[in-house]
Amino acid sequence: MKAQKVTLSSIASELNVSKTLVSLVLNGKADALAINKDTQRRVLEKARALNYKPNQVARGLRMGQTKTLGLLVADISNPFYARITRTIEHQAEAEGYSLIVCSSDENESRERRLLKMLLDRQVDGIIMTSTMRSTETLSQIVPQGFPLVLFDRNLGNSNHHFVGVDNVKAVQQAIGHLFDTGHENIGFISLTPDHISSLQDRRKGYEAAFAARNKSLNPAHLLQVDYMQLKEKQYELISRFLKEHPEMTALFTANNNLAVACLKSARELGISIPKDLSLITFDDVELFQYTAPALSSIAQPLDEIGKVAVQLVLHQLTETGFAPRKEILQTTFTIRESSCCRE
Amino acid sequence: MKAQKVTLSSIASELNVSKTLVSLVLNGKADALAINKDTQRRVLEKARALNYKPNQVARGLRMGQTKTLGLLVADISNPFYARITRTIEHQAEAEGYSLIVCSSDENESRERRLLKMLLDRQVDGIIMTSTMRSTETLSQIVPQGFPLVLFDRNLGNSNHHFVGVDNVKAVQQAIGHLFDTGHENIGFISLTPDHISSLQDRRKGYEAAFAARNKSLNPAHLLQVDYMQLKEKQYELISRFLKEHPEMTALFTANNNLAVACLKSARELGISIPKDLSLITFDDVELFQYTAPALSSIAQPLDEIGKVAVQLVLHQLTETGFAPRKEILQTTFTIRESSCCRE
DNA sequence: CTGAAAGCGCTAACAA
DNA sequence: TTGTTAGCGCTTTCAG
Repeated sequence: MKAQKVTLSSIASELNVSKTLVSLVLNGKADALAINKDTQRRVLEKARALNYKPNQVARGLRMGQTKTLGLLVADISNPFYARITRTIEHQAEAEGYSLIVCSSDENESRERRLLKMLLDRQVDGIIMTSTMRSTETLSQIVPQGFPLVLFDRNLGNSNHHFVGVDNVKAVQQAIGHLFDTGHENIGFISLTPDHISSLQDRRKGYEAAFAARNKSLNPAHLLQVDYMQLKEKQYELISRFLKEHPEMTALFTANNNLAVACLKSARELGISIPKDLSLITFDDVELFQYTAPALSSIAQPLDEIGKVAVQLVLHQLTETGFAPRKEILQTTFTIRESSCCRE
Repeated sequence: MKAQKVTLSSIASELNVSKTLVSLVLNGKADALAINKDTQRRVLEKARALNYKPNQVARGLRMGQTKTLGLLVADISNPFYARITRTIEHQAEAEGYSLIVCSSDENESRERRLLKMLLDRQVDGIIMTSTMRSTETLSQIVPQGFPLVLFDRNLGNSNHHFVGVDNVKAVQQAIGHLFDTGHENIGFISLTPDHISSLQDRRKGYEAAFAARNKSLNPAHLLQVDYMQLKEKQYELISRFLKEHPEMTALFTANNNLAVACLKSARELGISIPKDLSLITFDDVELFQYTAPALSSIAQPLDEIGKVAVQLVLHQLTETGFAPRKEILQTTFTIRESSCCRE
């Protein structure tokens, strides 16, 4: 089946030298040890001739590091995560690391299982968006001191490294903009599980915007749909919400998927955006520039998040006991066609 | 740093039994060997008490299989691949496999490097979209008989397993539709590298549609932009193309990114779609339903492609010398607002 | 300058 | 019913 395995020993025996020597040469430690140039050449040549490929599993076992990182996101098919994954993958690859990617589906028990799997596979570090309630649950699974970086959402009083954005501020600004343009009845659609910090913070931003203007918020204008519900069901809930609240003149959605669902609902209900309803969403997706109407949105710095995340894990690999850092990056608020002044 | 390692030996020595015994019990082979129920319980309890986690790297080395698959795509951030990745990941996970994901960026030397990396890491199988010219190049890297599945695009007279769609037929049908609705000057935008089979086939479909109606095709209506060019550059080329060919009344784009670029160009040039120009694209993306205008498109069965791909690799793992299979799945052509009758 | 030997953590013959 | 032993392929002291 697989071609003859060529190992260090094959090379060594063909050359009548020891595995040690071969290993040393192949790992570039030969010069430091002043090994015969000629011997070196012979080893190198033979290795090439036999098309030797070091077995990274064996190496990983021996060295206690696999040069692999785990990336655990809510859903790899969500453009937000897909885009970040790309950056992370490239950064990691540049540093000699591979990525094992998995999606939790916002399901805590699935997340637990995947996390354990990553650990069992001896990944050197993990970058993740956790759907857990508390840092304790996480700590039960991930050993103290294990290189870990959370992104997008943090855990309550977490002592882990984190990279994300200031959700409260970003949303508050956007809602503020809606107030400034004459809106009062501003709705908010978010997702459950609702203990997810980024989602909570977005809601807080919504509330804060009301508080800042001494406006009182109508709880009926707040809708939460479940992440795991079927798209149709989500869409149905949103449609009902829109139908039942014609007094809303503006709406904020907490992520890209919800914005798409709203677009769909509004279209089918004959609600015109932004004429009848202004819409602003968290997350930007390239196509939001081209939807009808183009969507006003809050964009996160995806590349930067990815880069910082990798940087933070790798840093932990070398520097031990490096104090947990929280990197809060800037969002960009872009006004497009979907939001405008109340007439 | 990391908590005390607990290994098979730790358990064995604490219990004064052998590693073998522990291994057997923990792997559920105890009953088959009629091992004392009580001993089993003791082992299981101790393992749980010490929070034992089998080291999958060691296991992988010993067993000669890592329970890991490699997934190599052109660009994980492209919704087409992101969506398929999700399915593949879920299928793989259900079968006990993890996924190492990487993007080739349509760069052959990068692809080679990543492929070697995957092999060095001893993945049990690989699912990939290859950007290579020939099956020979691939065979130089991937050992004969190694479990491999190509998807999306095939290689010339490849003897590998493959899953994809009938690109020629799908495009021919779409272009045929344009003819049927009165269009004659139909443009086609594709990407380089142009040896990629799916892209070639899409072009063939375009040509075949002309041939089928005895129409002659204007070579000036064919544009290729380079995959690796910056988005701005691509966009600039497309804009020039649109400007220079006002006689075109319809356009077909070979993938989702190109469609978005066209949308942008047309918008900025004041070309109205579909009034001035009908647009149909290969690949469907959820948001294409909501763009202005909603895009007519050819959708591939993403879930099915992913499922079949996993099935085909795993099959090779068990069944040896299982004849290369080509699975050709059905596309779905959806007419939306972006294409209509020539006035 | 080079080699022998140990061992990473696990599984699987083969013994007992 | 359980233990001994060998070894997956590699790196790394420690000797020579």
